[in-house]
Amino acid sequence: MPEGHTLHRLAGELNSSFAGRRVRVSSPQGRFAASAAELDDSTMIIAAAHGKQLFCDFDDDRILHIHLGLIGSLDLGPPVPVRGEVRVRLATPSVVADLRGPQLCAVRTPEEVAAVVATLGPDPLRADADPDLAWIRLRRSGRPIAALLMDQSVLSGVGNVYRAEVLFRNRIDPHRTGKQLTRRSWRAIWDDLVELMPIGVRDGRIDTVRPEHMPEAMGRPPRVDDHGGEVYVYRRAGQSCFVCGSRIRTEVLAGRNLFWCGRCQRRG
DNA sequence: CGAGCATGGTGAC
DNA sequence: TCACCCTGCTCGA
Repeated sequence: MPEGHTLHRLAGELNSSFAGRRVRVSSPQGRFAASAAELDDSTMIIAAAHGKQLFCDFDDDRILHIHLGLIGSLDLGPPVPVRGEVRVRLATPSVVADLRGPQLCAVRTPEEVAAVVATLGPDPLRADADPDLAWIRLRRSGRPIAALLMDQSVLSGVGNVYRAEVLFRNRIDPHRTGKQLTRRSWRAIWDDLVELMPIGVRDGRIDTVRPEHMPEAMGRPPRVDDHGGEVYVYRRAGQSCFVCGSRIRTEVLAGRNLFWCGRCQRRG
């Protein structure tokens, strides 16, 4: 589930339900028991995301730092009995938030959080982001753009779905290197992410298909896939490109499954 | 029931 | 580049 949009959405949900309130903190699974006891019954000030990192500020300068990783989840809802491996449960009388399978969950100091944030590239979902910081890294790199987009120290928040989709939408071959990218192309990618990712935050899913290519407009059936919205190439290997009809290709790049259209997306 | 898979990342070689 | 970590779900024996 978790690319940057998921974490920003969760930060908003946490703020609605917990900010300014006393929070019960527990670790039903036990692996976070000591830290949970330390935070229990204190006040959550505010939650915020930076890229895929989620930070919940509690009083006394204690910050709960969460990274969901590939399989982690944080589910908010009405109080229900604990089910499965719940690493951390945040609770008020009316709401619980259950954290399962996070890659990282720890209590940090403000200095430690600042150090983490300092390692991250600009986040398209943050108003304070400066795309030129990413461009400085990109422009001299011999690595493929599909790898650079996933590198959280270059820019933060983009994952495997957004990298594939933003490259398709901008007709850029994933193998083009940073050096082969023009500043103009980079700005097009960035501006597109700034447009797309807030939609993901709003809807809680990734939709990237433009109106003229939507199923209704094209006379094609809606995408049958339970894990996402309407996308052009992600997990569509072997199927027809919605724009040109050629077969969507796939390969492993930077350790992850990459999808692209060899005809629509150009090398140079 | 086990194997394989997943929108991520780390550490060892 | 690879093994491995975290959890839950699906699929095939």
